Amino acid sequence: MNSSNTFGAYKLFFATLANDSRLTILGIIRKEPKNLSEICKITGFEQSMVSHNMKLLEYHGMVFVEKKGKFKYYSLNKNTIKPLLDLIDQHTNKYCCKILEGKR
Amino acid sequence: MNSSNTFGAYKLFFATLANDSRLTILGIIRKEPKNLSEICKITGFEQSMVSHNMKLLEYHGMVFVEKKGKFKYYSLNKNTIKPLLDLIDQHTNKYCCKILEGKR
DNA sequence: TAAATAGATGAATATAATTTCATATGAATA
DNA sequence: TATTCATATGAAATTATATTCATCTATTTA
Repeated sequence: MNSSNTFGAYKLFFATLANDSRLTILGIIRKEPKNLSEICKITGFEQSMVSHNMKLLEYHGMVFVEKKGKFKYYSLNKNTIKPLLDLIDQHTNKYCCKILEGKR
Repeated sequence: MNSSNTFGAYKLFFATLANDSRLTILGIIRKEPKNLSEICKITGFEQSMVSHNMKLLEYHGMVFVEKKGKFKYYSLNKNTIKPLLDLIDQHTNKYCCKILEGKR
């Protein structure tokens, strides 16, 4: 990860969200916090993969963590991620009709 | 590019912005439209690289194009990209103090 | 219409991100 | 305290993305 240029923060931000697994996970903890094992069970994702990904999401402030004993509960950062997704929904509806109609 | 899942549109959206060259280009056309050669000159980027990237940006509705003779002028989609960058600035300030302080 | 300039394209290469695997650590409880 | 469950970690393998290179087409103008 290159963070040495002007847009480094943006780049890291977007890169963190440009991943299906992480987006799926964000979708799951959108309603209520879940711990790592729960996320694995729900998604079918492998444990260490989820762990790696949660670290990234946490590092970039997209999720918050609360440790309860041996469990770690993750919750969505609703302050920015929620409005962000809304904004993109808008954009997608207006400008990206082509997107998702098929492969490029 | 996998667009077959629920988050496909998000994924593509973020992936398009998760690139230093493209972010640099967006920064340049933020103020006023520029054609491809101008973008190359200003950035020092190679012509075909810029061409490939502009195609992506256009395809995802992040820039608009106007053809004038043999030139193609690109302008920023200020409807969504501008507020989006603002939102992320906010997020970055609040939650991502760690980001950009060094390598991970 | 030939030369020059702007941009496009596809395949090859280079680079980077993601996932998996094996294993480690830490907390809880039988 | 031995075992079990939750999570972490690093390196290897995989997969995805970006960039370059050579070449092509389109438009303008001498």
